[in-house]
Amino acid sequence: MRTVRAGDHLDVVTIHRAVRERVGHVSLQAVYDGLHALHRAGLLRKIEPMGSPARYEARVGDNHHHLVCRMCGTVTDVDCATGEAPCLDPVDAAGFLIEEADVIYWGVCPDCHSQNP
Amino acid sequence: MRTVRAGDHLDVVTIHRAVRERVGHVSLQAVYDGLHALHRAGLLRKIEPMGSPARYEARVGDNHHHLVCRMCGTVTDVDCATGEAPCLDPVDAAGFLIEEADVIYWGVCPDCHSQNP
DNA sequence: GCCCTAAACCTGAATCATTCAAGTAAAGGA
DNA sequence: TCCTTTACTTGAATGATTCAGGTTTAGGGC
Repeated sequence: MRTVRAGDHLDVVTIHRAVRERVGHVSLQAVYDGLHALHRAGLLRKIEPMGSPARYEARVGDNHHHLVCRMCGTVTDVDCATGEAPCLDPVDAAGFLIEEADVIYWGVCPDCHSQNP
Repeated sequence: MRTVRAGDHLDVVTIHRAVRERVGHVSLQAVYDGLHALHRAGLLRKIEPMGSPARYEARVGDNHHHLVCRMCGTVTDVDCATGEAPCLDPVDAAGFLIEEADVIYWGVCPDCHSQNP
């Protein structure tokens, strides 16, 4: 939890490495288990941009969204475009009970853009 | 293309099966290659809800969104909540050049909901 | 008609994140 | 002290996707 909170949309191997530095030795499996538990408990949010491994973040509860860079894969937080309890109301829910919205904006981050104009 | 258009958010194996029925024999690889090409050309849209294989759809250009059922995995189209050229404007783009927004609403579909109330 | 290049397609093996399985050690409660 | 649960371990399996050749098919130029 501390590691995820300190980091920024870390993937599992990175978390594993960081936790190992902190603790000495942990198996990758233990990290997966822990992340699952924390996620199930609602303490961690999991995001999975297509084509890249899953990432975890500690900012949870507010439903904010994510900017993902097509070139370097960086993930950045964005607040919700529509306001307060937002995005949970598509025009026509087709009878679905909607629990959560997952919004990813795809684009190019400032760094990558300045390097490849 | 015809198969994807006829179907409804099909995954690759399903497309493979359907194409094989139509043509006689195709390798899975050929299907992957074809889908990639069509996707690169912008004729097909690829969606990848976390935890499930990729799905393709022919409805492209308008940026509509998707409802995914947590129980059965069904994918349903929804029109964009905010209107015309939508969702492409988060409050603060943090310098990103935004090209596309990917919105997935997670919930329970009418069928599953009526079966497990 | 023939050659040559490019495209489409095949089979088979590799990759990589994630999960499953089963066993061991440690901790807590009765 | 015994028993059950939890945390963690190692090692193997899964499954979607991709890579890596090799082979056929189809046109275009001469």
